[in-house]
Amino acid sequence: MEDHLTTYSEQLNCKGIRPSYQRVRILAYLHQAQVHPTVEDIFTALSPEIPTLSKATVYNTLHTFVEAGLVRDVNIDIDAQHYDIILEDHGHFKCSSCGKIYNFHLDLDQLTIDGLKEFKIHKKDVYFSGLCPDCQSKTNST
Amino acid sequence: MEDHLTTYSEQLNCKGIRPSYQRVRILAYLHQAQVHPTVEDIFTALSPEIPTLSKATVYNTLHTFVEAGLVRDVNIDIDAQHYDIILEDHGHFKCSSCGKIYNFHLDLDQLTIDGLKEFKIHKKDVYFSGLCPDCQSKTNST
DNA sequence: GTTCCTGCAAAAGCTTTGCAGAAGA
DNA sequence: TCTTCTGCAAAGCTTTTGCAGGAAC
Repeated sequence: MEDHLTTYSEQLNCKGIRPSYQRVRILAYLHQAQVHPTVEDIFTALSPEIPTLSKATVYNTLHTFVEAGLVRDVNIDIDAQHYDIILEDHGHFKCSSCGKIYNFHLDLDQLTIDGLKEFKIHKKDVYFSGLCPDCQSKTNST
Repeated sequence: MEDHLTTYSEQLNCKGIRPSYQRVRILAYLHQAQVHPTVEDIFTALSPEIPTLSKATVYNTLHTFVEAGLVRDVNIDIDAQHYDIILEDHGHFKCSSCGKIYNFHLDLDQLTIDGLKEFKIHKKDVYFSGLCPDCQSKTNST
């Protein structure tokens, strides 16, 4: 565990980000959780172990990470911003029933749009929504 | 003009929505503007002509329209929800410099994802961002 | 006349900001 | 030591909610 934290610390150094305890722990959480946590999720998860942790710090840290390209922001949910540690090309599916966000494989390079030749594209987001398999079976059985 | 309003009124009736003056005017604005207005935009545009208009009514109306399938909500902007009267398949590009939102042609049916066979997909959103041609030339000339 | 809608104000929720104290280099 | 970060509280924004009066049918 401590080894991992050291690795995260180095990862932050490489990006020119001061590896404070809070930042290392937040980065570690993002890697472990492998979900798409919100600021609230991260705060709730780490708060018991880091009692002095402030929500403002979580906001600051995530902004820093996004700017450094360490994480990706996921705007699929209008209620709150989600964050994703997986940087490879993929799309996001949000179940409108349970709210869970799934990844799906998607080659974004295949998404070349003729009408955007004059545009400089920095970010491509593909968001689907509907019902996940779990929620479909729940609905059918009622 | 009055003719158009009558048409919008009928359009609302078809969907089982009571064609109140406010609703008709908001629907008319969405058709005319052909941009991707926010609640604020709509309120600011109509407020001078409808002095008693309330922002809550604009919110209510847009929710009703989205539910009825008359407009599409565009979540590309984290600051505020945008609304789109164009229902045909297309993607959205947001310029991170000027904030303008552009439509681009995109056949969403071509976006079939193997990994989502078990999922029931209701909505597909494709959001790109970067620099629009106008903002690129501004940046280059400096 | 009954139902549904509007408008106002207040409240709720996410996010940002300002500043003093603390931690990192 | 000097810079940068953290934590707290307050403020800012968008959006939602409750309720009385008004419009639509």
